[in-house]
Amino acid sequence: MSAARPIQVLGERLERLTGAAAGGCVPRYQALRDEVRGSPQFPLALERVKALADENRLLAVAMLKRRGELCACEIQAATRLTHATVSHHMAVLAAAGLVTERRDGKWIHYRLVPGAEVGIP
Amino acid sequence: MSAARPIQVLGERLERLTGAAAGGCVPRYQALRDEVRGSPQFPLALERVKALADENRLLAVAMLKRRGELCACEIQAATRLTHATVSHHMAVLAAAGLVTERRDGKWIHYRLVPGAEVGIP
DNA sequence: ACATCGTGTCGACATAGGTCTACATGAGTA
DNA sequence: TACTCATGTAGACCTATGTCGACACGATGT
Repeated sequence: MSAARPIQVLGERLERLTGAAAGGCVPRYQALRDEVRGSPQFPLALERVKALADENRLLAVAMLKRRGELCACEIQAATRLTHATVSHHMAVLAAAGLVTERRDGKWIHYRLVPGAEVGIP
Repeated sequence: MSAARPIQVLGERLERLTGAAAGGCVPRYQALRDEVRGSPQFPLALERVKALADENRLLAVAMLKRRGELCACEIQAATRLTHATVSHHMAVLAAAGLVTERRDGKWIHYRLVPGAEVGIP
């Protein structure tokens, strides 16, 4: 949840603070930052942990890890949320590549993407 | 970030909705929920992913994974945040058991906890 | 002793996002 | 067709939290 970040004000402050004029560490660590953030895994990993960083979503994937497959109404029964909220949560998990949907008549069954179990309690 | 959840209203609605009177799935999936949430790993995993679910914190641990050890001012230079915000972020990571602190004179060096690299880009 | 530097803490603010209600949609059924 | 059920969508509300400025404190240096 990165809020307003007035970078323009911080530039010269950081240069003075960390001594860019004295051969400082600002360009060095900006390069390290760009190396990390420029890697293709970074935004994917960030979206993954953001998707998991909610109690009910982590609960859903943990239940999927145990049961293999659950429909939306079953997840709703377990989480005690409204169907609107469950639908929102599962869309977040699907967008992060953590779960897949399978339509079966009126029901939509969710399943953990293979390999997504790592770090799931 | 679980906001207000009026469980009291949801009880009878869910019973009607999922058919607890018809032998329904509510008690079944409440038991599954309690099995998951009752496990000691669940709150730990939740705190871990919550701690990682911020762009700047994930950036910090990803840099620690590459460099092994960084002081607070280096993380500040890389993230371009104020020292107050960096201090807050590192406290969150330390509370989640992801990093350790080591004081060296004026500097505080942070290091990834062994085994915490999994899932870090 | 005094100044400086790195860091932690506190209080305030703004925003992201979790949640709800209300309505819409699509699939099965009579 | 009409009705029911499971799910998606839109909009609004409220809380959690990321962020900053200001201040405090310990360590180092002059």
